[in-house]
Amino acid sequence: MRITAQRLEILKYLIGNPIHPTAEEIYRDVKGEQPNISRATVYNTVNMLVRLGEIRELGCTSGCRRFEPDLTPHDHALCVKCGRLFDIESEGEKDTRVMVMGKPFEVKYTDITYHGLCQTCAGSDDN
Amino acid sequence: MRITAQRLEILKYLIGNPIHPTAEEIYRDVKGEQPNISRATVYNTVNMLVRLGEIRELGCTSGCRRFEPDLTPHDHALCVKCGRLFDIESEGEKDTRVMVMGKPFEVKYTDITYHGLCQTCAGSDDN
DNA sequence: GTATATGCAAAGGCTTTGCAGTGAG
DNA sequence: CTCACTGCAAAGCCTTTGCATATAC
Repeated sequence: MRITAQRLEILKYLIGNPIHPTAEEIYRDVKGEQPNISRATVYNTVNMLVRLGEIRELGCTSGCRRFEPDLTPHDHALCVKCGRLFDIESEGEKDTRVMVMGKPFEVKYTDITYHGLCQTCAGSDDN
Repeated sequence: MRITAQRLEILKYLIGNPIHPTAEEIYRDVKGEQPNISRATVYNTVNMLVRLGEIRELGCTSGCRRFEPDLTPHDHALCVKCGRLFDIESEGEKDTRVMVMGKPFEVKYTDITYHGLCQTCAGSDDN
């Protein structure tokens, strides 16, 4: 496992990035620093980071993958209109012992996503 | 909006189906009853059902779409090893007022998914 | 009878793969 | 020097679209 300029740029881009970028967004934005970078490298890198547990892949209904570099416990709010995905603080405790068909399920992490309208979209008139 | 044999079969297949089928699974299984059905019809139908609010599309990290016909409040448990997605009963109340960057977010529904290992996979030896 | 739905095939995204060339250790 | 990584292009999924035919109402 080598540290290369491309991998460093992708990591730098992900760390502290609150927008949960898609692979395409990573590609587009990292291209500014690494003009010759290819999509294959982006995909190789994010797949590796997911496998290593350094970032998480988010469930997504928009046909592309979104990545979450912030592994501290927090929830998400997805605006169903504009598609933006916001980080929000967790409230309360999360169950770590849940039952599936009467048998214990070993929870690794809990994903809570609120689907709805953000302030901007709720205020617009074409709902 | 017409009731056609194809749409009826797709609905019959979805209703009471606990496996959260993908579009491809719907296509494959409904083909038994409607051998000439096309993928286009399956996609047209599920997209229409989602638009009408009769079924829900689930966030999914596996590159294909999964559909949820059961709109009663419940949570999910996703086995990260075998990929099966189980329905589980909701426990406790869900927040309906959350804040995004200090502003209220209008929650339509809350998606809680526990990621982890099901009993079967937790018990197998190749973890 | 007419507008809508179907089925087929082609096209369009997103992602992965194969492979030769490159570069880090 | 060697093996892993890169970049390109091609191929692979999944999904959507265009269009002629079929069919529900």
